[in-house]
Amino acid sequence: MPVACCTPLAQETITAKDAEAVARTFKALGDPTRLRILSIVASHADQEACVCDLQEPLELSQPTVSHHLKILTEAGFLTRSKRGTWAYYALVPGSLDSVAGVLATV
Amino acid sequence: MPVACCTPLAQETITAKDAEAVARTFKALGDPTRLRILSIVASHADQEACVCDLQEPLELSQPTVSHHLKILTEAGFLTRSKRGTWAYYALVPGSLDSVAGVLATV
DNA sequence: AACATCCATCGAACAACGTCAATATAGACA
DNA sequence: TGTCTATATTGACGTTGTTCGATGGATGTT
Repeated sequence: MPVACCTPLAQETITAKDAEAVARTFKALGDPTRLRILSIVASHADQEACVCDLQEPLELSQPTVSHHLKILTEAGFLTRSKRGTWAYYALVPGSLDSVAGVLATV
Repeated sequence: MPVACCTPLAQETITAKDAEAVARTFKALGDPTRLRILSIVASHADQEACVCDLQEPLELSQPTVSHHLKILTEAGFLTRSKRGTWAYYALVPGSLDSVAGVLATV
């Protein structure tokens, strides 16, 4: 029989449902292209960039860039505002900082 | 012809190589099972748990649990120490907090 | 030595993801 | 209306990731 294993829990653990939600946030940040997109947007003077600003430095096709922008927007890191034919994506203020707070729930 | 697009950059952006490294860290956190593992380990009194502590609450096969533990260990969030036939995984102190610092590089 | 337990690794099935070409949509302008 | 530009969506393909059963290695027990 076992000598000692399975020590008891001292705190509550995250629920499976909450883990899913948090994982979605980190999954959005778990791709190098998307991190570069956030970096490029953040590096612009007004923290805003259009798709054409991104396509060249990333060296990716336009549909691929749009795909990543959609994921980052749905994850709450970017907002989209269309002006004329251009779509401008801007950083959501504090969204990156709040990731640190999310980790506290784990 | 375009009226105004492609605004200039005000800061340096992350390099493709750095983005790859940071993405690996977030990818490790981008799975609900791995977040739950970190939560369970952190909830133990000594922030340490063996594989048998995890298998039951996660309701996953033992090889799958070992697989996730390996990913979290390689990402620097857990350490492995074997005592007897048991393998104990412990949180690396500060590793979760340092994630916030990594975001500052973006 | 023989056996049992705990864990890691291997191999395969299936799902999820990143990427692109092709197409569709929306707005600006003539 | 028609055309051109910028962006989004669709469909397909190859890659990667998650999961499991089967197997193997290491340790403790009899």
